[in-house]
Amino acid sequence: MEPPASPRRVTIVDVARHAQVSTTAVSKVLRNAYGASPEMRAKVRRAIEELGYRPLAAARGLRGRTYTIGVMLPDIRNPFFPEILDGITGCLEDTDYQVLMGPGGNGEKAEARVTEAMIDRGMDGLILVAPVSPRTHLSHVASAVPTVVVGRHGHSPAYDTVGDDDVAGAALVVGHLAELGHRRIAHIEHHETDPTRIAEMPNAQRAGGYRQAMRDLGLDEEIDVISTSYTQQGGYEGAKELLARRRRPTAVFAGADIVAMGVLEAVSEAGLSVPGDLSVAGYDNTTFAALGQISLTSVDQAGGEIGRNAARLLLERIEHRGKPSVQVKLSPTLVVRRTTAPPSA
Amino acid sequence: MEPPASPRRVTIVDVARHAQVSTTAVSKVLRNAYGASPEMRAKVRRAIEELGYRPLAAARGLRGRTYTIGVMLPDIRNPFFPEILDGITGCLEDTDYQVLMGPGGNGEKAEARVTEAMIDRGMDGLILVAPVSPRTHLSHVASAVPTVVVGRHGHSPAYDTVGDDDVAGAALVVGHLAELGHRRIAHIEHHETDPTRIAEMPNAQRAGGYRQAMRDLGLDEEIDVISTSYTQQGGYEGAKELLARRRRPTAVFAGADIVAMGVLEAVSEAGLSVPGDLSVAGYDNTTFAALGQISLTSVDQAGGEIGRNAARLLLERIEHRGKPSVQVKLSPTLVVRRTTAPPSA
DNA sequence: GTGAAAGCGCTAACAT
DNA sequence: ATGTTAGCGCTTTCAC
Repeated sequence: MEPPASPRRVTIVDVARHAQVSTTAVSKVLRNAYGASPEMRAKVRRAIEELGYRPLAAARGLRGRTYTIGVMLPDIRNPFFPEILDGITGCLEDTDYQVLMGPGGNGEKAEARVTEAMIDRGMDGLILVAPVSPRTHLSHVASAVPTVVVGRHGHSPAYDTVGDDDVAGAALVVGHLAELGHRRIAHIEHHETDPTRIAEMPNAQRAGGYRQAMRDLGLDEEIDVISTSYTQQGGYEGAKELLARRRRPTAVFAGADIVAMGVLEAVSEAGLSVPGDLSVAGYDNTTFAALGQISLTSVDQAGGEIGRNAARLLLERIEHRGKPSVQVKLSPTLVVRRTTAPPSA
Repeated sequence: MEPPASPRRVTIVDVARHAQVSTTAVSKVLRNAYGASPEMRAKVRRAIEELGYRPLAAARGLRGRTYTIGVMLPDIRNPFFPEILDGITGCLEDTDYQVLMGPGGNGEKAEARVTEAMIDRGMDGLILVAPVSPRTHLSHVASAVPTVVVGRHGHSPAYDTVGDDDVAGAALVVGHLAELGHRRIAHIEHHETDPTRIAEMPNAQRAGGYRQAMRDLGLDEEIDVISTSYTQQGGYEGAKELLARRRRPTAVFAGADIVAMGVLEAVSEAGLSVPGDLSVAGYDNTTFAALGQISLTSVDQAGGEIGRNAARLLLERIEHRGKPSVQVKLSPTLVVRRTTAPPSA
């Protein structure tokens, strides 16, 4: 017995024949293009229905568009991305566009592979989430296909950007802690080595925002930044170092929730308690932060809003490739939970 | 000033001309097909290099393959999926295939949309992760394109399956708790309503495995299953109910880590402690479980292995569409952490 | 071993 | 408003 040799796909020609019209007519109806009478539309629609016809995106792409939007995700593990994605798909679900995601997560090389793969597949537009590639590559991509960059500071005339105001987010945390009475507020940052990238990455902005906020509050003397990495391990090591200070901070602003998790671990290992001995705040308001057992004060980026804006801008750019680039900056909010409280001393 | 009207893409014709050969020759080199001398290969390779040529996948797809594998993910939030994905991409990164993911996560309708979109885009093969669609739809998809189904029990001649032995996983948990001295071991399951789906979903298998393991240990009398859902809320409510029993269980096996998180919350709210008053175990060994502050005993599914197997089977099926279907079942392992201990009573 | 030519399914120009 | 025709960039017969 043969495998049921998948019956030939229904094509636009079949539809045209069945509806007794030209393929052009069918194509016009498919694209809602000008030049088809209501009766024609109805006739074609019925034929499509009856035959169960679905256009082949690859073939469409050869002349027109593929109705496909590519989203490059740097690390699917980051609990912040699903919200962005929901925002994007939500904005696109009533259109003919389909979202497909590519795994970017392993540095410049992997990002280049994914972006090229998306371009080679004729995607109509790309949304790059928190890319680490150099600007030149981003511009190169944007010159080949409409592009929106999310979660990275730094403009370009070639692509739109959507992001969160990380400086404002850092200020929210510092302000909250200062209001509680803290003065010795330390910060654990992700150490960025690449000089060209340094100003564009959110981590650098958060660290800068921290310094600025401290100065604005007259706490210049208390500025204390530990450079590790945005990992649990980084938080753990950073906290170890801070707890060993002769003059311990009373609060720690971790640049990311996952860093805060490492801090919590180090604190409990040192036999100290949160927020009794140390207040801890994170960034991103991830699922971790919301867990009852953790209940971490954190900065919430409006992920859904970011995604929706990115999708909207991309659609606009697909329609008008030459339009001037737009930068959207959204305001984060602070979610206060149980890891922050007035200092005990 | 005009937008730099993206310079026409380099095509196979350009390469052929530049190398002074036919397009057929170039095509053969691209596909490592038979019928090209070493000199020809070298010449063509050089031309490709010099012109920076990359074949357009969409155009290739019209006649041959698109070199694209589609992976449908039900819920990007589930911390179990990244490992599967890593396994898949790892297995495919030395091939010409590119992985693109589609968001399935909102029920049958969303799954149908994504799978159709992938078929319409000419994908060469599909990996469906934990689909909720009815079997008929899965078979329909598999008849159109080579398919591997991951994380769902139930066979079909049309597609291969890769999964974890959930019955064995449940037995690991029950065995571990019994060994610690527990007898009153309760289980919180995800309530499945759809009768046709019931036996194929992992949650049902885990519940069944729990019952079986209890019986095997002579604990028939102690079998105690609460039906809620695989959510934090479900765990919270289930635990509330269990804690209100006149004869409280001394241990709870939650069908998923997220459920265990809800249980932990309810326990701490009741003023009780884990594992002092109640041992708690989860399933999936998610990032949550590993957090120092949580340290949840959990069952680890070999995600990477699952992904690698799925990718391997898919490649085989792409080469031999008619081959008999294969079922791979992997063994989970138990990761013991601090939420399980001998009962105090 | 090599290349000319005919499509793949669709859209875009160009008639009518 | 409708249909005819020529491609899009590639792979695949099928000659040589």
